[in-house]
Amino acid sequence: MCNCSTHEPREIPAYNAQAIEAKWMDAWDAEGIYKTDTDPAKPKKYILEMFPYPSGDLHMGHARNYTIGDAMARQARMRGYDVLHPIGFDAFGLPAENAAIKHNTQAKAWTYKNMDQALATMRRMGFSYDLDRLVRTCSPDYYRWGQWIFEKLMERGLVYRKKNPVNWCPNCKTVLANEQVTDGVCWRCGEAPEKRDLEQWYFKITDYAQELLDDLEKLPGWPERVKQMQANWIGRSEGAEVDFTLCDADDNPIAGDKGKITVFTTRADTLFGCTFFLLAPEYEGLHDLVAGTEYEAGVMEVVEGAKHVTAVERAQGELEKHGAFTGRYVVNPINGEKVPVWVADYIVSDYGTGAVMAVPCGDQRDFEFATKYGLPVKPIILMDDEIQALVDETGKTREEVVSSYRADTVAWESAHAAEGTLVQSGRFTGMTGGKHSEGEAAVVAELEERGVGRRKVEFRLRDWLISRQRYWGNPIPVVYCDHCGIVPVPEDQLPVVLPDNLDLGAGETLAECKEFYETTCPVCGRPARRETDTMDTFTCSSWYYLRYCDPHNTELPFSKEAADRWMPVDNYIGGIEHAILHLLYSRFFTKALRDMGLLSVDEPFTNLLCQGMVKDENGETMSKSKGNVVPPSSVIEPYGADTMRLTILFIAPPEKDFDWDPKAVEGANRFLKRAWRMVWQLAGTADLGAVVDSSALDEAALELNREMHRTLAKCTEDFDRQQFNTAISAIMELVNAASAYLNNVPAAQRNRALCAKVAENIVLALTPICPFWAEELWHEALGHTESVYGAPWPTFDLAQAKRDTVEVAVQVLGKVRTRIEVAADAPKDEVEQAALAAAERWIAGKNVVKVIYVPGKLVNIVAK
RNA sequence: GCCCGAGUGGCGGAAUUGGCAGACGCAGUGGACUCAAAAUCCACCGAUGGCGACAUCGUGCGAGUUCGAGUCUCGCCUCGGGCACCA
Repeated sequence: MCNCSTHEPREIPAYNAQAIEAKWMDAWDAEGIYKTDTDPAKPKKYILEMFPYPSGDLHMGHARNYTIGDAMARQARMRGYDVLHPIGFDAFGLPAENAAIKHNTQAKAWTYKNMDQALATMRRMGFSYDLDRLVRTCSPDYYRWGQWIFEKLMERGLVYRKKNPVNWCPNCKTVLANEQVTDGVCWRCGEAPEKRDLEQWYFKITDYAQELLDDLEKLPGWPERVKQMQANWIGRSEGAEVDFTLCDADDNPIAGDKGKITVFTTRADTLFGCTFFLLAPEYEGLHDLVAGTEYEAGVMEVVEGAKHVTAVERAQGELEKHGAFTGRYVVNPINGEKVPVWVADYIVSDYGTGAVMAVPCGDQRDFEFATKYGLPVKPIILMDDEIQALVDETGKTREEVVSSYRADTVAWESAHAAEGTLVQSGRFTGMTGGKHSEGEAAVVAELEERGVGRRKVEFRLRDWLISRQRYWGNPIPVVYCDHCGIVPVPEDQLPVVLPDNLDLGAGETLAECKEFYETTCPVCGRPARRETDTMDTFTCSSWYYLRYCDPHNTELPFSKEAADRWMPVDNYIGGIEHAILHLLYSRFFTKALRDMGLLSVDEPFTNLLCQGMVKDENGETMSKSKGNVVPPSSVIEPYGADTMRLTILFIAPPEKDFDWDPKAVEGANRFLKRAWRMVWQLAGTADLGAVVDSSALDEAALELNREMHRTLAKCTEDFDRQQFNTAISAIMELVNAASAYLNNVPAAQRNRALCAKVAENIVLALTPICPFWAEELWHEALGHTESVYGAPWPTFDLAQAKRDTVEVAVQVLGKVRTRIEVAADAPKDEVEQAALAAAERWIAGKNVVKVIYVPGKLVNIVAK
């Protein structure tokens, strides 16, 4: 044990992680050190990790997520911030219900058991959560306010009920929001959803589409890719609506559908190339157009066929297109041309108007359809090389070619590029065509002038379907009364309490639970029926970060004062899988609550860190079914929580995926043991509390002092950048420098004040990362009596990191040839002269054209 | 199809503003200590050639800008991600 070359005066105890961690866990609990201060004099910092779904014990992904957040929170506290660092559970949801059905127990019991286990692991990991602010979404004092917010949204017209074709997951036995269908399948179970026509509850998130898109620019602290994903999802398109007049084969107007059908297009400039017109199979007035005609059967076949196209097939693309003629026509408002109306299964009903003008010359889908059904392809845009080819062939001028071009249809292989010069386009011929082009603007202007078109912006974002046909969720607080209609439950009767005695194992649902649904109308007092759908769990997670600000409020979900103190969240840490779902919904809630006057912020999360995934040793995602899960306990039990935390933060930058590596754990543990010995050794020759007098240091001590200031500066900067891997490497360098000093300088000759300072700074710098290790050394090796949790972050002085002389690289034509040692403050001329002398060998016989000096770094000699 | 990222030793990664590529760690090699092993400590550790001083090459590929490029520009390749019959 004793390193014989140094003969330390004190015996160094072994680093016993288990004993140390058990000791401090209890001591910290007893002291209640994690209670949030509310000192308005200090600047605030709200650090938040995405709360877990309690589906079992925590896994490696959670451990990584919370370790990152905890290191940030602990360091922020040391830097003098008033820190809010809470935790809770996203406790409603299907897995609890499914587990309860399977094991014939209650969802609540299962959920609470898992939450207790997760809390124990969090405690074991040393996470600094203020548990006085614990939020569980399945608790009535939380979901009460979810119901309250639902009603406030309703008052503002942001909630509605509508019958629509929706995604129904036959496995989960509930409808899904658009965001919850990924790659055509249910996000939770992977089953392909069916289309069902159901009346459901929606949140009108589309009212905020523009602001949700625009405000992404207010989020410089978010990863670019997340903002990109949200922008894609919101999917803004600028274009125009164009009204087409309906008629029959004999040009008689058709009264149905008010005699006109409107389309949305981003390419009004191509209106002259419209050779047919398409309706989605779900188009509302479609059946009326064909009922009783010879075309009805053909059209209905397409309508029926479209119902069987699964979302998976759609998502994978390249589907055969199907269509049928309706026997009807529309008149193109730009040129009065009559074109046939078809139904086509590639037209989506819930985007734009569900009707589309088809321009087969420029749109590959329309082209394929035209080719299949023998419809004309009329070219109306020529590319420069096409025009040039015609000029060469005919000898005409460019202008003549463009103005005289005529073709009613062409036999092309595929649609042509959609940008170029307009031809066969009336007075627009010769203008440029394309998105946002001169031609497009001119056509829209004419349509607007004639009252048959108008500018329009469309979004891909759909309203959020929030009702779920499941038990374990927040009840939607409305009552159906035959007399009064849909009646919200009055505020003083909230919450609508979810019963916890359903026989789920026997398949009982809320809709069958009389005690729940039988009620009286709050308005007229007659018998009425409660809504038995619950809210999407994502409604619960859309505002939990606000409840943390004021978790015990019994008057409101949170007070404005508390929200103003803590919001917005300064650092939000979680997985990329929520890039759209949770992060978009939360932004929507924040904006809606702001508009109600409950909040002052526009955006909930200032900085977002999406941590990478933890994969297994072979780069595979960990999963129970693969049997490759590495549980956190497999590291904590042999090595301790501090080793676990250090490993996670050191192995890779937080946003990168990494493959689990047992060797990295051993390496981290080895470093902790080494640093432990180093602190004890330094402490053995330390004058604790003494001030370092830098003028009294010998060369070895000066070197250590410089390294201390340099590495602390680097470490501090890296914490600011959230690059914990390099922050740790800086601490390792300091430990290495301390080791060199201890090895090279006999105990009697060491600077005792410096030894004390270095030891304290090593401990302090590692405190946010390895809190148990640090606390033990802080007390036992360094003699402190207060917790290191409240200790200030180390300070540094870059002036003391500077050397008297610096090594300067000497380059000739950009290649390093040699190095010279010069005084740090040597003037430019002197360094250049020294460099020229040192580079003699490489510049002999050449002409020195130029010398570039980068102070303290290099001299580049340009010699030819 | 459209839109983002990323590509650096045997491995994880560093290089923050255009300035010495490979910090720190893992693995490996040699040495010290030991009867021996483990642990620990010290040294080496991109490739090729050379006893060596050193030279040449080297950040996915190819050009370019620059005194100087992992970093900037253009054109590719590969991998990853998002959106998508969205008009």
